[in-house]
Amino acid sequence: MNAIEDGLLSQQKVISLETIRVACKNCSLSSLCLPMGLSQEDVERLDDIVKRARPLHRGDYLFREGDRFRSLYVVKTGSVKTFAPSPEGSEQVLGFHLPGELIGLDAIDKDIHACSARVLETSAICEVPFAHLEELTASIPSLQHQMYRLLSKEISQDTEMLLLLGKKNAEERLAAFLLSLSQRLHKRGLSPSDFYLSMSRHEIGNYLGLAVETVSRLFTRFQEDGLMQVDRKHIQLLNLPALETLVVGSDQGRRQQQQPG
Amino acid sequence: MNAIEDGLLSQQKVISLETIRVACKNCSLSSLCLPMGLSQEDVERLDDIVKRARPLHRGDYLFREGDRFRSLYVVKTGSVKTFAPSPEGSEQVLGFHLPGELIGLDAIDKDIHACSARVLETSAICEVPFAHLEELTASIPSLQHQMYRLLSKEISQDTEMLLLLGKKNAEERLAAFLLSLSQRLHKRGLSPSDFYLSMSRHEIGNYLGLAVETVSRLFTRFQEDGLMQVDRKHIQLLNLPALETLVVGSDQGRRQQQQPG
DNA sequence: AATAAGTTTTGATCCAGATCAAACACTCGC
DNA sequence: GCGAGTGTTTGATCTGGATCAAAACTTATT
Repeated sequence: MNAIEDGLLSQQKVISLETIRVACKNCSLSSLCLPMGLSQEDVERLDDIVKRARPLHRGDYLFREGDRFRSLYVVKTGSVKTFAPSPEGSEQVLGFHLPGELIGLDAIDKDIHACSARVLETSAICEVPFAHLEELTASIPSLQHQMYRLLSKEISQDTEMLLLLGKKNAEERLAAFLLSLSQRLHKRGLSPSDFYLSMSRHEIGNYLGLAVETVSRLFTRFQEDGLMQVDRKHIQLLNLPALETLVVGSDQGRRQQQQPG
Repeated sequence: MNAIEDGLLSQQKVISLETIRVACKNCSLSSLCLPMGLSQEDVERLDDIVKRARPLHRGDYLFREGDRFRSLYVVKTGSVKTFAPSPEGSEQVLGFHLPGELIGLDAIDKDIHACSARVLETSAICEVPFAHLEELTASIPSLQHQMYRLLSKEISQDTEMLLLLGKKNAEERLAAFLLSLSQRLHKRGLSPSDFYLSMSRHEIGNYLGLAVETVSRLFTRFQEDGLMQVDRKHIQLLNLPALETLVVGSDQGRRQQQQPG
């Protein structure tokens, strides 16, 4: 039994129905999540299949690599990292997931999770059994469309990440990472320039294909350059436009890709 | 008007209906493509919405970055590369697409193509108008499921690529690239160990995050090591198991990712 | 066949960022 | 408060692969 099932079970014992009834329609994240664009009635149908668990804690797993795929998970509060074991023990961090973001989409194809998902801080997670969701999408066109969009967006994001890892240097990668967090937090109604990191420097480095030391040095340098204020996990972005300029990269120095034909 | 529309129009003028009637049900790729798992009747419904164009030629575009998203494209014969402009002229090759592979899935979300797709060699392409496809999937559950699977598979592949760019060295990347081609060709009934590359060394390097020179040197080295025979674009893989061993990477030397909590 | 333009290979050099090493800060349990 | 463990920073060194340079080869054009 994994952590979320455990959570669900315990919840039924100790928390009253009123308390757990946090319906999709009242959720501040609905515009980022599956209910996006659905009618009141359809949101209620969706609501019926969503399971909600009591908070999970740092280190708890939503699922592990190799687990049978059953559900998608949506972060309601907190944050989650997904990571794939590369052979021989080391791992690749694949993403950090903030409230409103869907986890597990990559497992639909093979019906097995190819990566693991762990909670980075105390978090509330919604579980959406995929078989139910799939049935529902067939009868709610706008939900089907939203599913296609969410899957497609995941591909776009991975694509952007490929560009980052394939073409950008350390400085550009870290700036892009900070801006991505900033923008995503902003969409959720939080400050785009003042936030706490829930992941370690090591995890950031792993995600960005950099050594911890490089990440640490860059934080120091960005701070010296007045781009940000760093106090342990507490980040304040002081110059968003400058960070944006960094991300695009000067690029002129790089070799061009010629066109065939 | 883009190349494929041009192709379709001309085709209607110069090619007889018999000739162009290459139905999905007779397509050798159906097991890799959308018809996978569909009943005879459903394949015919799918077939009705698929447009087929006369062959496109090297350098022709399926779509360009910024184009409105209308259709998905499936490679029937030949090969296609997709690439995104990184700012200031240079580009990132995002993928090489072989027969049976779907192109354009990343554009569903924003309704705009964020990358361009160009044909690498004379190729036949099927065009699937997405609005029609989406309608069809709502009434054919197994087609909907197949769409989810295809989208999910794309995510898995991107994920694998992230691992490649984030954790693997040059040698491991090229070995992985060669094996990927080998396996995909094999699935299509072609030789897994004897094939022609339709892309340049430059494009391979760009895709793998390596300089052309590095790719060239590695080809030379792999040949010296008896792993493969290279004659310009003609590749013969002489020792697939050894290549597989290379891909996994010795890995022991690398730093481990510690677990939180 | 000569010319031009791209593509691939080979050699020499350089450097961003990895790795190694060590001190330092924070957290948690006792 | 103390000590152990973990996470972060800083400094010194090393290296894989990029970059620079140029020759060798392919292909297309006239």
